[in-house]
Amino acid sequence: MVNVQTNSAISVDCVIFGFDGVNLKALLVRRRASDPLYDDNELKLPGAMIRENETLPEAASRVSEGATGLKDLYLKQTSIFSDPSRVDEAELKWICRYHGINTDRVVTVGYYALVKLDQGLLRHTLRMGGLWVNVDEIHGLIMDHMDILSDALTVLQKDILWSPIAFQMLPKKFTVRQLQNLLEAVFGIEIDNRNFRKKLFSSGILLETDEMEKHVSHKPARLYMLNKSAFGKKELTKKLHFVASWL
Amino acid sequence: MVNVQTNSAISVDCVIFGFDGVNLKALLVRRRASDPLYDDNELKLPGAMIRENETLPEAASRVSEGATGLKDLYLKQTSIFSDPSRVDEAELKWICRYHGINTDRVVTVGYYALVKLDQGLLRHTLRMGGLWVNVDEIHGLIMDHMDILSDALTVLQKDILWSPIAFQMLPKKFTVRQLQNLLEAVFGIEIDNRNFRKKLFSSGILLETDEMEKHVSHKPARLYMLNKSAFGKKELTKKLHFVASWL
DNA sequence: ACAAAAGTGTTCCTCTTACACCCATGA
DNA sequence: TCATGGGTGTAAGAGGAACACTTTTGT
Repeated sequence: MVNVQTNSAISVDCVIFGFDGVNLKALLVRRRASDPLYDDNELKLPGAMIRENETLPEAASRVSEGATGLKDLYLKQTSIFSDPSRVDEAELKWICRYHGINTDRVVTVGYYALVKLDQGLLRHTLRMGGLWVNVDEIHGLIMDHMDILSDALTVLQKDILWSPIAFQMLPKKFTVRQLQNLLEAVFGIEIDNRNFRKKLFSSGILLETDEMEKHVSHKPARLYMLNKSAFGKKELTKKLHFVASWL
Repeated sequence: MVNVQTNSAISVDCVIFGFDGVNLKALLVRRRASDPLYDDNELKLPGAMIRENETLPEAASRVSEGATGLKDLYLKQTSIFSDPSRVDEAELKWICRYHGINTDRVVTVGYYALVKLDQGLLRHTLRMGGLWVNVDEIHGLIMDHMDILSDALTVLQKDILWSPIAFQMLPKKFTVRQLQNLLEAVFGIEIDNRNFRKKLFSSGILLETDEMEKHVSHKPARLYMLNKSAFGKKELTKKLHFVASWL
């Protein structure tokens, strides 16, 4: 009988994506040292150990709610990071001491959450010591948190093509340009504004409001809302007929 | 300090997909009872507990190699199944006894593997007591293995659109019809043969061989091979310009 | 000869792409 | 009045969709 690993701790780490109208950002927190060995300035993703009788989605909700103060965030599991050496001995000691636990191994599960980056949220995260950093400017996170982050971005890019989750990062009423900027930021591409509008309006997923932007020093843009009812699977099947982007 | 769960066991379960030229199949194994309480006929996905100092991909390789006798399979992680009640008390006892371990909780990680279903493999899996079952006819697996299976199929459908992994399930030399049947089986759709050929050939991903099918009682089809060099990211970026299928 | 699947072209039409100017507002 | 981003249309071309008959082999 070989040695089966049973004394594992499982954690979740959340990549919380937000959009400020121009850039895609992620929420980072400082490692709370409580330990002279560690630099209080090191940045990490918000995370936690799972508790007894808690599912992973529950743990991820707890973490993202703790970091943002918001309930019912859109949350999606990405990958598991299980390399036995992802946590070195010193880190393991710190984790055990910090959590008051004793374990041989820590496996972590990545999640991403999508939030609307409004003033209230900014204030909350600031109070909590969180930092919203442009995704393409993040570097030097602890352990394998950079891997977890880039994995989350890759998964987000794929997901966003298949469901209207992009709107989770926009205010309830938004301009066409905001949506365009968001997609450009997520994919790192440029989109032709005229063609984008044409496609967008003909798809019927936007509901026009009679409100306009205020206090902008240029022609104010109209605000739109998401038309949730404009989704159907018939279209998906049609799309699938042209099966496979590698063809 | 809350109770942090540390005494977890982590397992992997592999959905091994194969294609027989017509149907998409998955490899199932019988639960090895060694226990009068359990019916030896219950079917499950091949799986195992992770060992000390083993990563999850390593464990998944070990499981899929054990089940198929093949090395270097294409393997992809899908989701984690972490519901504390996914394993009921009786199951937990069985697992502990069967593996000679003691644990409070078993969390499992889903993987899928893609294989070429040839005669050698069929013989091997038959000897091992494995069963290749059409994916749409599978039901009644133990625990949450049905969930793991359908999750794997969903992930496969998305993945297959973004990379040429479909060819992992075809022989080195294959007919156009085989590829078409495979895609039809994976997505559950019908594809127009003439248009499919046009698109396929113009994409340049097939290399023509001078071999033909043998011993078929109709006009023999030409065999083709995959042209690995026909992939580039320039095309992907172009596709992304029409961002989002929900538009 | 017959059954069974392979292989092949054309037309219609939709959707993508590329592109430049006037408009409304705050400063 | 100026700077800034909002908002609009068209033409050319590519690509998708629909569709029926002949060919080759084994039995």
